Amino acid sequence: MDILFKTFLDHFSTNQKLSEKTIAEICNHLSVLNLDKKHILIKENQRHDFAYFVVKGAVRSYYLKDGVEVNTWFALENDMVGSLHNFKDNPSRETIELIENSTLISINLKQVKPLMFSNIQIANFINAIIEDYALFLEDKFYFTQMMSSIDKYLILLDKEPQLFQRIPLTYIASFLGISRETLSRLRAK
Amino acid sequence: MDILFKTFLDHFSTNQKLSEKTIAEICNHLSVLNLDKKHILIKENQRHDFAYFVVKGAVRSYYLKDGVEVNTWFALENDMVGSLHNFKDNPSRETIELIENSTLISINLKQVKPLMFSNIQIANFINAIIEDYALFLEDKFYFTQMMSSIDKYLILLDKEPQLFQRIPLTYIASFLGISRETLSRLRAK
DNA sequence: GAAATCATTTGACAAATGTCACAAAATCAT
DNA sequence: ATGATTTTGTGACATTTGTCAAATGATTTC
Repeated sequence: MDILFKTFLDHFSTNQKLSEKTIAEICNHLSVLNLDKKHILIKENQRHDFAYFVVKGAVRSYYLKDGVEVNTWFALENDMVGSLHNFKDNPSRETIELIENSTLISINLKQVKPLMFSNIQIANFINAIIEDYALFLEDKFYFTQMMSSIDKYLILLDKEPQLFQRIPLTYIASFLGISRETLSRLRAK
Repeated sequence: MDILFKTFLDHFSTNQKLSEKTIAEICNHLSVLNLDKKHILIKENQRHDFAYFVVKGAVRSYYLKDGVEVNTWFALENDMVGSLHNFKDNPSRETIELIENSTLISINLKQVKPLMFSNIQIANFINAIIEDYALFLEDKFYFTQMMSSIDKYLILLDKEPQLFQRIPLTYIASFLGISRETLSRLRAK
């Protein structure tokens, strides 16, 4: 087994110990990828069979609104990247693009998903990923909906300081739902 | 089995057929409740062992921000109500309150959750609920983050017209993240 | 059914944010 | 290194939205 797979498996199996057999079953459908900045992992409106786990690097997801890119999130080390719509066999709503040269683990959803119905450990493993994603979305919603711009900025700066080192402010402003000029002015304090 | 349980079970088992044994195992932990308007199902910052399925009625969830209620969503017939934080054994972030006299099915999470690790159908049943919730949250996020106030109003009116019949505009404005005066003005067109 | 409470609408004004234009700074590619 | 491109910052002004106050309309309660 590739040593990088272990990080991924451990990250989402905190509730249960996976058997050797389960580990082998999952690893059959994983690969390690090294890809360059600007590579597009998933395209808006397309079906796609893979999800990804970021071993090293930075990724953003965005979609187009009236021709303008609207960023929806950034993934760094140990984050999952993918589209739940893809998981449910629907076209992705977002485009997912590398911001840095990155090392990723790809997960073949088409092959792994059916195993949920035959291997209970895999069912719970996938469950943990989706639960995690749902909690993340809840946070993102509260954060987005319920804060003033300045609070959003300060909280993001506090919780995800690495983003400000590695992600252009234009993208961050777009994620925060404010213009880059407004973000620039908030920072001038 | 109570006939109302069937609606609930069918709603989240579209991917698989549940065995008689599984159905019995789940139903052991369900009850039907009839509760009055203003009844509080779940309190902010408290741990709580139940989730609910709305058979008939209307429910809202909200939390307090600087002493002001901020509404986060409304559930009507066939919606699930609960807190993923409770499912993960953490205190709820929201208060959940009935807006109408309602009929609910309660699900005892403390009893059902462990079954995920022994019954694969239950694992996938719960998975379907959480997937569904995550897709709902994704929608809510796009909707909230990426639209102008007027678009949000128009889309909500289009997608959930029943809300405007049954939920006070004050609550809807708060959910949309705008003041009730602004909502009132948007509607005046 | 009258009184009390709650929900909605409207006006006037202030504050926050967006937009457009351009300049400065940083980064990239050759 | 240097020129080109991308990213960030700042000013002036328009637009949107929030806030406060008051009036009207609807619903609940006794």
